[in-house]
Amino acid sequence: MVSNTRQEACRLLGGAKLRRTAGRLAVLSTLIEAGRPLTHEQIRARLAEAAPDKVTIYRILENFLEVDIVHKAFLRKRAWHFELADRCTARQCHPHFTCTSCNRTYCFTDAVLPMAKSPKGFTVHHQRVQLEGLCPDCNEGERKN
Amino acid sequence: MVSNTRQEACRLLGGAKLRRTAGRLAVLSTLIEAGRPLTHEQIRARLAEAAPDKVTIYRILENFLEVDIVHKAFLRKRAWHFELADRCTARQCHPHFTCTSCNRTYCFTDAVLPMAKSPKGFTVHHQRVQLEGLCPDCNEGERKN
DNA sequence: TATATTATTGCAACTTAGTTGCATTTGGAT
DNA sequence: ATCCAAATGCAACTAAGTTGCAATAATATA
Repeated sequence: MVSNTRQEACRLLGGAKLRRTAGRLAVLSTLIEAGRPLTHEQIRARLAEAAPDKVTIYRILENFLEVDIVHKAFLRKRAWHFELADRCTARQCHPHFTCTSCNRTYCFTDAVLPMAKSPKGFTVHHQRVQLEGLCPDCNEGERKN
Repeated sequence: MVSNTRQEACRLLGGAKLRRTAGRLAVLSTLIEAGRPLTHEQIRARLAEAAPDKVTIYRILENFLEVDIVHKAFLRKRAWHFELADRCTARQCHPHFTCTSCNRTYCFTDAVLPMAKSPKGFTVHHQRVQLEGLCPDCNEGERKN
């Protein structure tokens, strides 16, 4: 499994003509394995000692953005959440749900909304849908407590 | 017109049982006259010399949030945008469009989307829809240049 | 395989948005 | 007019992200 991830990471870097460095492989593998948006801080935590310098992580994420390997899923609590760009269409990604209790984020890939129809004269390049509430785990907790 | 704004501001403060202070009247009037989400910084700029200390503005906005006079429309570029809460329904507000060229934000009050249907077990408390693109003015500019 | 070239990294210092603690001032109830 | 909790201002702090620059590493080429 891990080697599959690494293989996929190498493939993505190669396709984007980015040098295959330890830092990039680490950050990319983390995002691939997560399967949901992560913040800079969450990436750093997952990599622990293997994490590159924080500035380097920011720059790696920037590189990935430039070549469309990742996208900025959304901004929450003043921190961007990054995710692989492979499940997005041109003008919108799937809705993201963040649990206000445990703070986990889920991708609602099956719940894509139509584009909002905008008044005459506006050109919409991107639509972002964010949901907040309680996830199944925390709903359980609520009921029990 | 200005006195109407002031009247409305006083009414809102009274209804929320908040003391009628100079700072609160100033911030609230600014939001009423704007009719669209403003950041802390934009509020400060509009008030210019009449602006209270920046910490005070943050605390005033917090007060307004607590009593539901305003809501956090969305987070953009690491800064919250605040707007009057009077045009929102319980679970969602109208979509907000931000022009990536001139950076202005527009309220698409007529373009409210249905709620995304979430998987079993999730309780959605809030849905936020954000749009990005070019506003009529900047579209014009594009075509001419 | 060694070397050169250019991209990438790490470190320190900085910026921006927002927060905390505490002493001072003020709105409005009495 | 007085009092006191609520509101304000100031200084110092935190968190997230950015910039500049010197040191290092990945790949192309000899």
